[in-house]
Amino acid sequence: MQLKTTQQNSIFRVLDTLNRPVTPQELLGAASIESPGLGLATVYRVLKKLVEADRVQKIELAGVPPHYEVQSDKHHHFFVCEDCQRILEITGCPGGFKKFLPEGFTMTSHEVILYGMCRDCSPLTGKEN
Amino acid sequence: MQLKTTQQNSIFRVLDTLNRPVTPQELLGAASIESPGLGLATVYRVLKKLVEADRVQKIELAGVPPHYEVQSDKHHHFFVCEDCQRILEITGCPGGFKKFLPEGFTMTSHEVILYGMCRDCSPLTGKEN
DNA sequence: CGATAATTGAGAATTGATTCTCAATTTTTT
DNA sequence: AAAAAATTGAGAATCAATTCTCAATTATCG
Repeated sequence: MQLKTTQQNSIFRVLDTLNRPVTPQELLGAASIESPGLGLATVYRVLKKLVEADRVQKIELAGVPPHYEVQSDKHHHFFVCEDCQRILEITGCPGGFKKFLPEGFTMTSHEVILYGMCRDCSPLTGKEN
Repeated sequence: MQLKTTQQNSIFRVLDTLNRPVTPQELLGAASIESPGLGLATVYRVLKKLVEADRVQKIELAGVPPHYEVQSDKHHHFFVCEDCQRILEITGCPGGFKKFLPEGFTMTSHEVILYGMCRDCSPLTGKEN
């Protein structure tokens, strides 16, 4: 997929700049600065094509609405802040999950999600302290 | 929460007997055998109360609709069959996830989800072979 | 037993995420 | 520049999960 219009470019550029999983609404807000009047439908339209082209990944985790982020080539997992609901990509993985599979099962992939408080929301390290 | 009626008891008993995460629809089907005429609204009503009472856990995993299962006291994770979409509880966990947290972050819990094919759906071990 | 309260089933309504519709605008082609 | 094609924004529509409404049924209490 080639990005042609101003809107399409804004959407991808902002997503790439933010460099973290964001909701379509968040993306609309951020990209609207560059492209005033941008509509949510367009954000969804572009995201859909980017996901189909494997340039963007849709991330669905329990407890938070779907997020989207630019495809990352390295294996990674996620951290979800239970306070601000932000999602952060985590690098590093213990691996060795196959040994937990029952007999006869095959594994094609795995996901690890850490829940807690991010730096900004943690009481002792937050911006307010 | 105390289970009073026939319907409430059927719902909980069936959920307890199945002993795996099931969708409200699946549960309706299974509990309808014991309680003919059972309605989906009742299934949701009872599930909601059971979840509030911590006797049932709502399980939300990417790619599959929400499932419910009787609360298990031991730490566990899940396996999702990409073919039949069934969810299975997995015991065992590598642990040691805190070392992957960025500085200043705190972790309260974690989730591990394995994706693949269950025994029945794996080509070499399935029922059809 | 008769009144009141609780529960139920069916279908309508709601909710949040996403897609569709369509007229207006912009771009591309010629 | 004129015609055809593509894109856009706004709001309606859809979709799946869940909740609500309400009349009917069932249980509880004095």
